[in-house]
Amino acid sequence: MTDKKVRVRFAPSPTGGLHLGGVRTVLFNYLFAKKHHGDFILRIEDTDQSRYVEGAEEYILDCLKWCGLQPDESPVVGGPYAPYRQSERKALYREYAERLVMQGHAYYAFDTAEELDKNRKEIPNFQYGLAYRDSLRNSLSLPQHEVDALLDAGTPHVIRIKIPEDETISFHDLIRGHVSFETNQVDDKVLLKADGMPTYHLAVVVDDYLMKISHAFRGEEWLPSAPVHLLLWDYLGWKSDMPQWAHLPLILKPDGHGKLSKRDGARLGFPVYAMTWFDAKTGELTPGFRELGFLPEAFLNLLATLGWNDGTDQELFTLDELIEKFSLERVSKAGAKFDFEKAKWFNAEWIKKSDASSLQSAVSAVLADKGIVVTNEDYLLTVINLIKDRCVLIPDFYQQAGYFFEQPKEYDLNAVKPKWTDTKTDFFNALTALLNSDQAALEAHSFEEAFKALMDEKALKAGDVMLPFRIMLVGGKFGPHVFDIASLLGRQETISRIAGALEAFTA
RNA sequence: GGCCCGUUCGUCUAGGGGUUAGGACGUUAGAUUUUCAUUCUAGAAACAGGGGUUCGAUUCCCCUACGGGCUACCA
Repeated sequence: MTDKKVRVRFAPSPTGGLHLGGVRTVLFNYLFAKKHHGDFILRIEDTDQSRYVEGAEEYILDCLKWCGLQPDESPVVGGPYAPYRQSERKALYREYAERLVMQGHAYYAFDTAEELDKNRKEIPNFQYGLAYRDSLRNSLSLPQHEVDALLDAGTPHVIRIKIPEDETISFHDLIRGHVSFETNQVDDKVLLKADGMPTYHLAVVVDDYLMKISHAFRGEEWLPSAPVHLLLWDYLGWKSDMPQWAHLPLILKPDGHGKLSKRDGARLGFPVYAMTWFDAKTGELTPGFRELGFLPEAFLNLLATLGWNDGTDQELFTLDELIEKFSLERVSKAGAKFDFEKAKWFNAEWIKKSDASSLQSAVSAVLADKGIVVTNEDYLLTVINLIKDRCVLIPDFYQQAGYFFEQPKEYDLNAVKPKWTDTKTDFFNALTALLNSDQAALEAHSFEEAFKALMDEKALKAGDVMLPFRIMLVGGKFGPHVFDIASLLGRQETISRIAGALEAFTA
């Protein structure tokens, strides 16, 4: 079994946006698959039609595409084990459920949802299982002829697994090690719903078997239902083909406690979904990492280090490095609180280490969004190189790069006006004259020298004119070296900005 | 409540029977940058508690506490 081909799957239900915890599960699946030259499969778990959300499946596909984690088999690319949508596999599951009934490992149950709700309310610790199944309406408690009659009459019913008595179910989790459960504590989970759809419990086992899944990774919230799945693998006679399990630690709220939810993002001001999600029903728009200006490389990187490390001090990894270094043994057991500050740091690092050319299209888009159309791509690249060290999120490029393309819309007058003097006006007039006369004046070095010489001549200090000059060109107290900006802007533009600003400063 | 899982700086984590308990984010101070950011240097900051085992536990075991998950005809 160890030489079995590695096949892993990510099996989301299409109910809304893709949570960052989901993306991390995808990532770990993907890394493991690629590291072992295996297959990564996307399977859509849409067995609950009441929760089905239009567009969610497509959205999930788009998220994976954005992240660069493309499945080898999926509903859209197909594959040898199609279909990959459980709703399209519906007919399959009943057969296995009936087989379990036949073998005595499952049974029909006719109780209504209302009856069960009543029991849960009235009986402390009510569980549909060992203690109560005999007093409920099912094929175990009812006489055979009555069951047949009910079935013949088409009475709505579910099929439940019959959890055995007094057994200990244990298994080896790749992350947690030995885990065990007492069957007396496990309830008789529904396997097949009244509408004929399987529940997750049945579907995950049947499909993992049929799709030859070798390793099953999922969030820790699934741990309590693991014994049901183990039993199913056994009862269905597939035990020797059962995948190895790994229950991933959860991603927790940064402040309080509990699983991170999209509500936390709204409350604390950061995204939780990979990409912005629009819920057509509620009209609610939930922001995503992509739209906020995260690079997919940074997003993946920060997700990878949430619960995993390579044992060294390295924190920045490319996807290829992650594939090479990833190992389940180095995944931590404890949940991790999400830290948005660190997330931003990852993005800043990735922007810094990215080539200007790889940032180009994203930056163009941000500028275009603000009405700036870039016509000279080389100029853009130069600008990006000059400023990328001071950008944390992609939209920061607007503030940092905008003034290279258009005159400042407003000036930080508070920084200059109170200390403005006529001598300064003289200085900038003289500077303008100099620029008009000397063609070579804007070669960064010589211009800087000329600027300083002029400064001395007017008995001004750098502190008197450097900042005003910056604000003339940039509008505010930020940006790279002023002389670099001036030389990039060019002589004509610099002259024009000095003139424009001088008016505002002396008004 | 029951069951399951977990617990090293504020956060993500490394480590592991004898260490000055390491790194990163954040934070503080300083240097550089006559802008802002980057960069650099330095600092503060952690083994949940109690019992064992041991010459010696933060590390191994047990208990407690705390945290989290599950407890649906949802995944």
